[in-house]
Amino acid sequence: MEKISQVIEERANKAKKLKDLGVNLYPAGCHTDITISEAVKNFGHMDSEALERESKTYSLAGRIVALRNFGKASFIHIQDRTGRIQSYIRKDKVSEVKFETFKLMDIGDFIGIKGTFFRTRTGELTIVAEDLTLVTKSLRPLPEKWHGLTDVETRYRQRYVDLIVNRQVKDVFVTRSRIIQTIRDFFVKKDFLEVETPMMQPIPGGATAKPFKTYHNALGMDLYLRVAPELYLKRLVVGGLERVFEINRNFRNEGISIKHNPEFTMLEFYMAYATYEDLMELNEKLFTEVLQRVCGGSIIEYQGETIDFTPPWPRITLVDALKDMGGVKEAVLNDKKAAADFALECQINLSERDGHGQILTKIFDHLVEPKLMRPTFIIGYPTEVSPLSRRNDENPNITDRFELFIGGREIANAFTELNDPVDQRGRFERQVALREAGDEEALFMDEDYLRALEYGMPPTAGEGIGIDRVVMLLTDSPSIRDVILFPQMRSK
RNA sequence: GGGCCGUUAGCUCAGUUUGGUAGAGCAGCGGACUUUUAAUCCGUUGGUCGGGAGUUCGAUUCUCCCACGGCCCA
Repeated sequence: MEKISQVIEERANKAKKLKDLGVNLYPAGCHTDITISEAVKNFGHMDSEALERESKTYSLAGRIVALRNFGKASFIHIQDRTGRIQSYIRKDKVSEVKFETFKLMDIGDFIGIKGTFFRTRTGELTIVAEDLTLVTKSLRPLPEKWHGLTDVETRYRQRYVDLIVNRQVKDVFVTRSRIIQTIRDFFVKKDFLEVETPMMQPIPGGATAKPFKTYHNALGMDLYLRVAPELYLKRLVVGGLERVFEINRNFRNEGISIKHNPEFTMLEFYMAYATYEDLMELNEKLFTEVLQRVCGGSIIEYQGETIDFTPPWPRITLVDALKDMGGVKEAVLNDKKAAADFALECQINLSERDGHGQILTKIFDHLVEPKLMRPTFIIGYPTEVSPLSRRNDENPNITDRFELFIGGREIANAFTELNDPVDQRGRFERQVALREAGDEEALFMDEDYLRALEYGMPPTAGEGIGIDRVVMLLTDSPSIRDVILFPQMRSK
């Protein structure tokens, strides 16, 4: 139990006084007939005379966020989901009893105001109260008005306070919602079906990542929180749902960083008869539409960098990117030993199990990824690191796969799906061997998925897009925690 | 996991270098004030200085351990 501070105690006293006056601290509901932004929209343009002629009374409600007392009158600002407006409370307008009630209200309380609009001397649209009601009593003080709440730990742990006092925070989450809505509309318009597949999976699959494990008592079995929905969505393509998408959470039991939260939101979609090349084009269209609707253009500022999304976006092979942008020598590309030596020089952590392809992608992540500011497709990923992707027809050592990088970060991963069940079995077997050798991120054998492929999956291209990272880009947020309402924190 | 930094009043921060148990602004409380908007003016309360141990006559300050957070690295 935390100790009661003086300020909180004072609020409890006021609550008691209000109660003694017969005021309900938590009445049910509150009648309103206008939101604050509607009021501003309807009356904000009128001059004093026009407002006087209007003379109709309106009821609105919100949280008191500023309070200036004058003995027998008060100015307050109240805030609802749509905006902020000033209200003028006069003792001679609201009756002695109501004014006494009002005197016991604090910043943070919810209040209902009934009154008419006018303009103050300084020209601010203000509702003068004819009647007022306490709508909810707040028992804790809000952070102060100058600096607000800046302590990041409190902002994440008590997001409700952050949202009350930091306007930009709310804007970020409004933008987040709009981005997701735009994406959803985009796919629905293209005849994709939105689906929900298991979050609890007996065999976690679809990504090389360490899963969370849990246990189902009634079934008496282990279950894993999904690291990706991929294998279930592709089963749906087998079933004839040729265009599907899912926007939902994935869970990965890994470290927390500026770009990793253990649960994060992923869009995955699958499109029968398409190839990864079709998806590159589709990405350009999708982002163009999202940017248009959310930012009103195709250029954004991210952490001081200007990023231009105007298509077409460069398509560069992993090998070329390593050579041209990473300054990697030919020998590293052709020889595993040289690659390993070079990686060590760069202080990259290698595992004994890493093959040449794995080492090259690690070098890429280290040297090239941070440089890819404008949207760029990297293609030609080694088959070794792409256990679910279709092999390239010309070169079976690479796959028909791309990753999309924007702002120096991986944003999406896409490929033409491997629909050959025999090849897929071989890839699973290699993953199982890696797992047995100690790789906790390697895929599990999934016999049911193989059976589904044996029934036949049409040629399909699929992709996953990290929604949180997209939101970070479009809201200029430096940390993933700024775009997740309740980021994971260690319990105190 | 490693390195660096941080944790002081409800909030935002000083103070700690050179040890003598703390200050400001806002908020709160009391008073004045019926067009203010960072309202103003007068007065005033409020702190186990993140937790624990050590050194010391004495620790918010120095040392060590722990917790939580931030940034960087892995």
